[in-house]
Amino acid sequence: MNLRSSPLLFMEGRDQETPPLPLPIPSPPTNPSFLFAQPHLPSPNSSLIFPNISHSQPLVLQDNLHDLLGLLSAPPPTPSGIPNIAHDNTNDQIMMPSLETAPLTISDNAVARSPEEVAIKDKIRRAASSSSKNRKNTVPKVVFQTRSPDDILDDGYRWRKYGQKSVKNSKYPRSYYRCSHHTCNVKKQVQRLSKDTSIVVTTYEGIHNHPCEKLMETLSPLLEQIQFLTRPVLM
DNA sequence: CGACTTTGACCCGCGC
DNA sequence: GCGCGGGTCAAAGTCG
Repeated sequence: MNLRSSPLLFMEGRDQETPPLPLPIPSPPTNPSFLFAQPHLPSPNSSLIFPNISHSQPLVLQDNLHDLLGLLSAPPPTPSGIPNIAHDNTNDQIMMPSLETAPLTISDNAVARSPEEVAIKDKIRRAASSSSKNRKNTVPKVVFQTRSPDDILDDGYRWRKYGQKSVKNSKYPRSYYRCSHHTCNVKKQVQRLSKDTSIVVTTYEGIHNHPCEKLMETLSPLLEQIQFLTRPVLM
């Protein structure tokens, strides 16, 4: 397992007047279960993808994803439901917690590996271009890839699908989701790479303005138990 | 019955 | 101006 590689992550809409991504985390977590405890992470059979996919060993999530101790030792969930990502404003880089950083820089010189990646890079470029023209109308975006047999990754939030489109040069459609929470306007796009069908590209747009329901569901009984155990005992 | 998915239609920005 | 491609809408269908 190569924890020193950085996952393939892109960030859009940086340096805007919109709320920034939740950052930074105070100190690098040392507990290896941190990664597994993120409420957004997919099923135990999934893995994060590192930039050099062909050479890096994917980080396969393990059964301790749902390890309650890991959950409790993890930092609080991010408002966006996406990983706690440290963002280096000076170098336009984002970093994944728990991974020592060799952060991936968005570069025009980067060699795209597939039509989807070309499209993603193009999209980022256009978003960056338009955001410089109209800085108030952009929202933070994070694109990341996950190796998973499932298209729908359980990130702890509830999503409603509102569209699906076939994408040029891709045999897999792109699905569009909105957060089901009535006051929340976060969207995500999910698309499987045609070049490597085991990879799912997920794009989050916006920041959740409500807690992660699944995490709260998980924690509520525990908190009740803690309250019960710590109640004053009458002798 | 409410929440969600499916899917064709529509809208809009962009390149030519 | 036109066509293309991506994103969204909304009605109908499905599911628990």
